[in-house]
Formats: sequence, C-alpha cells, structure tokens
Amino acid sequence: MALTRTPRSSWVEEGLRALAAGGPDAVRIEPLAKALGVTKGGFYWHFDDRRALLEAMLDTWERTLIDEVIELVEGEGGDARARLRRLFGLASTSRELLKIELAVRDWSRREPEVARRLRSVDNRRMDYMRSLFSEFCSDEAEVEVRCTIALSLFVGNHFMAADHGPRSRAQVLELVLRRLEA
Amino acid sequence: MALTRTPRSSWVEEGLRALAAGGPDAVRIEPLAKALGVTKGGFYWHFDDRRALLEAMLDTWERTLIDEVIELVEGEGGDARARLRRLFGLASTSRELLKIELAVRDWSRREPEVARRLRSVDNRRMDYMRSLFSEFCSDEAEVEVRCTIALSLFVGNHFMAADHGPRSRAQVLELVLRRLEA
DNA sequence: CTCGTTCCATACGGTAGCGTATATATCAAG
DNA sequence: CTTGATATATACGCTACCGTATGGAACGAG
Repeated sequence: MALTRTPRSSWVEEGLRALAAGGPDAVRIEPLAKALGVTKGGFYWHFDDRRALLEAMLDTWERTLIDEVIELVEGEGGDARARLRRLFGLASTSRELLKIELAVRDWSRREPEVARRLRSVDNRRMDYMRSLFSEFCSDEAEVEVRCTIALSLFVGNHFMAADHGPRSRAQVLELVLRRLEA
Repeated sequence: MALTRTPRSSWVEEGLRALAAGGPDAVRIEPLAKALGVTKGGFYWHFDDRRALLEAMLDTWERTLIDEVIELVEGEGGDARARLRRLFGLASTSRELLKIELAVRDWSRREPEVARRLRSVDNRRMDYMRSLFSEFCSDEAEVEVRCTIALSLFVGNHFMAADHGPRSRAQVLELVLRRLEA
C-alpha cells in the first residue's frame, strides 16, 4: 500500500468547492488538479471519468449534510422551537455547505439524477420539520403549510435580491420565524 | 440597407432559450448559430463578443418581464386579491419566462452585474406586491412579511423537490395563498 | 534488497468553442 | 449597371479541457 498523496476524498472536496463557487460546469478536472498541486494523472486512477467524480461529490454531500444537520440541531437539545431555530440558522453556520446546496438545487433542474437525490434530502428535512412543528401545532394541514413556508424561505431567500426598506432581510426573516413558531 | 436575415433579436432569443435550458454556461455562440441555421459569421457583426450578447439578453429579459407582468396582472382588472393570484399564477402562464428567471437568479449569485439587475426586478415586484397587500392589510410590518413569504415561495418553490404526502404541491401553495389573503 | 502494487507525471490526440481575417453575397441608391 | 453598405460564409490560430497511454517514483511485504 503506497501512501495516497492525493486521496479520492481530496478530489471530491476540491470538486465540491468548485461546485459551490461556479456550479457543476465549473467542476473541471485539470483546474482541480492545479488547485490540488498535482496533475490529472492520478485522477483517472481514482475515478473512471468526470461523471464519476460528480456522483461521488453528490454522495459525499448527501452524507455530510445529514451528519451536519443532526449534529447541529439534535446535539444541543432544547424544545421544538429551539431546534427549529437552529435548523433555520443552518445557513449562517456553514456557508460552504449552503453554497453547495444552492448549486445542487439549481443543478437538479437539469439533471434528473440530481433531482432524485435532492428529493431524498428535502423529504428527510421536511419529515424532520413536520415532527418539530407537530409538537406545538395540532392541525396537520397547518403543519404542512408551515413546513413548506419554512423550506421555501430557507431556500428562496438566497435566490432573492429584494430590499426591505428600513428593515434588513434578517429582521424580516425573524418576523416570519416568530409567526411560524406561534 | 440589406435585409437582415438573422437580426440581433434572433440571437438574443436563441440565447435566452439556451439560458433557460442550461444556464449561462450553455450560451455558446457556435451552437446558437447552428440552432439558427447559420454560421457564427454574422454574430460578430451584431455583437462585439459573447459578453455583449449576455448583456443584451439581460436587457431584453428585463423589459419583457416588466411588460408581461403588467399586461397579465393589470390588464384584467379586479381587486387586490385577484391581482395577487394572477401574479402568483405567473409561473404557469409563461414557462419559458419562468425558466429564464430561475436561471438568472442562480446566475446572479456569481455575477454582481446580474445581481444588480435582479435586485431592480425584485424591488419592482416587491413594491407592487406591497401596494396590493396594503389594500387589505393595514400593518406595515405584516405587509412586508407577506410580501417576503410570497416572493420566496414563488421562487423557492421551483428549487424544492419535497413531496407533501397526500397533497400536491399546488394544493399546499393554495393553502398558503389563502393565509396570505386573509 | 527486491518486487509488486499503488499512485502520479508527462505526453499525446481529439473536440469544442472563442475571436479574427477575409472573401463573398445581397440589396439600395444613384 | 455600378457602387457602397450591410450581412453572412469560410478558414484560421488559439486556448481549455477530456480521456488515454505509458513510464516512473514511492512504499510495504517478503
């Protein structure tokens, strides 16, 4: 076993960085190699082709996201409202992960396979939110509405460029959050 | 004046089609030429370079969007709630325009110039929504909250892949819309 | 130390697309 | 029918990147 100087995971990480910064089209093997300080020679040892890297990136992203969310939200305990707030604050916690998520969301509009994975992620998050909202909201339809607003706000927020007059975006989001917690 | 067989506008339209389908990176001159049944020879007569085309596309998109919204929403009259519903239903009305908008929103995360234009568009739409919500909602903060939810739902909706159990996405959105109208 | 495995560098051929140069076709005006 | 402006085709050099082939370096086991 020779030492893996540039292991598979390095390519995946660097790929995810490129994805976050420029979308899937920006994930190019040779620039990645340059960023890693190597040539693409080793890349084709670890991966069949570019497509294989993209899949590995999605695998890693999916697992990382689940772990991250569990650790962040469940780790500190607290009641449903506290957990919801931490879930909502996930954006500010790990910006890199957020950028990847946004890139994946746009990507999913073109690639069915990516859409499939995103659906899995979204459904898990929605299920989790349903369980939290249900703890202080009995009406099932109302729970669904709040979950949908919460997720769409979490996502849509970053694709919006609107100003809010005297208020900051964060302040408006805080107002919405209070409503969702009521 | 010789006849313009493939006018500037054709390149812009085809460019917007490519943008809607594959994002800004998919707007390539030679494929566009092929789609138009010509070579790129004429392109560089109408435009300095690829960048100029992208700018022209954004110009056209911005104007088209404004016209479209005014025509659709204001044209048929009705009260504030009716107009809000038509504004919300804009998604289903012209799918091509929607796809372009989503592509632009993602694009704006990387290109400040695009972000600038999107901010202008979003602020116009928010102003309009503020005027509509204000007609049946007196609290100014509440208006801002509803506008933000509405826009983020309009946008975020298309970047989400979640299922909603027994309900369809449209049904959930309808429930949200009713709350916003209350 | 030797040897096989693991990992990487180098060199290559191929494709796609950009932007330029130049020739050519088309039409309006005179 | 010529002429000049407009509009497009063709041909070219250039860059970036993909994937492959092959040689060689680094290391662990024996």
